[in-house]
Amino acid sequence: MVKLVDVANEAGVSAATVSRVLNDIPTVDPAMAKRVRAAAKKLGYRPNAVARSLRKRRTQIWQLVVSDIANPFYTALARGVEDVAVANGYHVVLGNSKDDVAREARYLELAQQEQVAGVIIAPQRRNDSVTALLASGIPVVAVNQTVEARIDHVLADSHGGAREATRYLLTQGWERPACITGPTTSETAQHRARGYREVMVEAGLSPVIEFRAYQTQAGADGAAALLDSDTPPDAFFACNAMISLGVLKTLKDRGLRAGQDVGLVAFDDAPWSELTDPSITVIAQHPYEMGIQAARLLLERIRDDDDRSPVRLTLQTDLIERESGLRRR
Amino acid sequence: MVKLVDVANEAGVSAATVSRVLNDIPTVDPAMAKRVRAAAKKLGYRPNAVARSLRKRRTQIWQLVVSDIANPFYTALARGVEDVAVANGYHVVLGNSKDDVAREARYLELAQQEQVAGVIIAPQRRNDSVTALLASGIPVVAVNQTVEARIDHVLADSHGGAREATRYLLTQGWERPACITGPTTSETAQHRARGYREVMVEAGLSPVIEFRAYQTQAGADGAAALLDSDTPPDAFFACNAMISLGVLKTLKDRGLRAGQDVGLVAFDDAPWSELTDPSITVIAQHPYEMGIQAARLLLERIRDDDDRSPVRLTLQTDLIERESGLRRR
DNA sequence: GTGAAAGCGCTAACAA
DNA sequence: TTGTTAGCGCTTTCAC
Repeated sequence: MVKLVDVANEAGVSAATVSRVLNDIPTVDPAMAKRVRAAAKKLGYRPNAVARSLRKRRTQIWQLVVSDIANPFYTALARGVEDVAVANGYHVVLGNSKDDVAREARYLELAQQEQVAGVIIAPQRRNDSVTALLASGIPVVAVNQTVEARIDHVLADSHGGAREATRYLLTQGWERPACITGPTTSETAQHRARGYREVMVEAGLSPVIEFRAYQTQAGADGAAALLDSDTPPDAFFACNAMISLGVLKTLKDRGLRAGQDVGLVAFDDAPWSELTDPSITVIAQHPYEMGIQAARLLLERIRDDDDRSPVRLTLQTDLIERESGLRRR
Repeated sequence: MVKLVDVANEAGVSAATVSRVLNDIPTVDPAMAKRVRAAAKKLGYRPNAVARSLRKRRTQIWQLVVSDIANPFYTALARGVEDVAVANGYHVVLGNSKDDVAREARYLELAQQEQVAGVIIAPQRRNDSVTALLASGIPVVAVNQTVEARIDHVLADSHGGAREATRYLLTQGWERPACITGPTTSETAQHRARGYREVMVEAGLSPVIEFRAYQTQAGADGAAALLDSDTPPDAFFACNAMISLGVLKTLKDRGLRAGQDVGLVAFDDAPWSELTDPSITVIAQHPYEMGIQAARLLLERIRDDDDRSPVRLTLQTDLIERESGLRRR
């Protein structure tokens, strides 16, 4: 393994000078810089990032923690984060907490041990494992869930999106839409349920809400339970992409066709949403964009250690009308 | 920041002893070990992984490089890898090369600079950026693509799966199935095309193959081009999940219904495959399992630096019959 | 503008 | 069984 001092010897300069050249520190003679670069190239020198990190007391790594890597929302988010990270010389460690709070906490502890430059987390729920990180001075950005006042947040307008979805179903003539959402501990689940509830109440209708999990199976179970109830709904508002898959499964099992026998609007514009038959009317969030924004906020925090006051960025959602919400008899 | 030596002072022992305790080295007096742990806990000590890595000349990080994080095959693979990694005290850096060979090479260089403990890569094509890694002594496992004789591989039986898919379409009575696959540079694309071609020739039919990209848009374009040709196919063999989404899109645009007007069998059992209407008949690979296996091979290589000879693991595929391949008129 | 020297926090010889 | 000592490869004062 060729190291910095080898390059120094080859170029006939000191290690300090090589370090300066490689870090683009301007106070170095151009001729010498050239010589050093030539030597580095000749020897095939690769800087040891670990040694550098130890000395600098901070790595070039970001930790991203999400709760479900199978959920296209999070893969899009990850792509946004990674694109900004790579463009700025950072790289991204992806942690999948699998809806497990303990595992999430483990990743945060790890972030601290690995001295990562920053953390972007989409937490399951409000929780304080983030606080320890803050105490250690590692910048954090939270996505989709309020964590604490001192940090930056990137959120989607869950409440507004839910209102729009529910209003749309009612406008289409559905009379008893039900809502299937995530766990009560999740802020987005609560906000989406609230938006739905408000619109129902405003219309003089009784809200029916299933708090389950943001998972396919939970969606399937929730839809089945609702359909088996005394007053089954005639439409569904599925509060994320995984739940909507589950609802589709139950509908299929029972020979019901969305956009005809029942109505369906889902949160999240998944890759398959426009390609299923019927295609799915969705409230599109913009996870890639959210990833970009979260990454930018993190970059700012890392660079300017100035303590600008925390930011709360809320991105709008968009209704994309397709077939599943229509009512054709 | 509390460090190892602080714990040592608190416990009244040397740094070396603390290190031994924390690394579970058995040759240490239990009473002393207990004292050390108590001190560590009291001070809230968090080991500095960077310093440890520098000293040990290897980190606890694995680098996973895939070509498309939006493809559910790779997210399932990642979950398999991550589960094994976490269970063994490693963590996983996920790199998304986005079908860009240069970006792939960047990740490998990074892996070297970061001194990762090992690399699992699903390379775009045969290429030699892996060789540099090997030279630096970092163990590598390749998935889905042969790279070079000296490393371990985990593969799916693309050829067998493709034969089965094609035979199935013919058995259903489709007469002119066409194949849409990935780029010619991709080994899986070639193997799947070959399996298809063989079965067609054996049946006395003319194979029609579109080599495109493993992307939704490519699948849509390929299907459109085929349908616009002089002798349009009456069925499609889509060689991965993304392509099959694209084929569905084109069919939908043209008002064709799979399982009725045209036949469709796809590689990859995606989350939506059984939930679309019609549901999609697929050749299931087992990406989660492949991730597990790749991770196990990597573990072996990391632990036993013994040079066991390279392994080629080929996992079987399974036909899952659903609706899209049926022929009902 | 450049070099010498110290040290980031930890582990691993070696000695006791 | 425990402590002492010497680095891992790099960056960064501090002199010159």
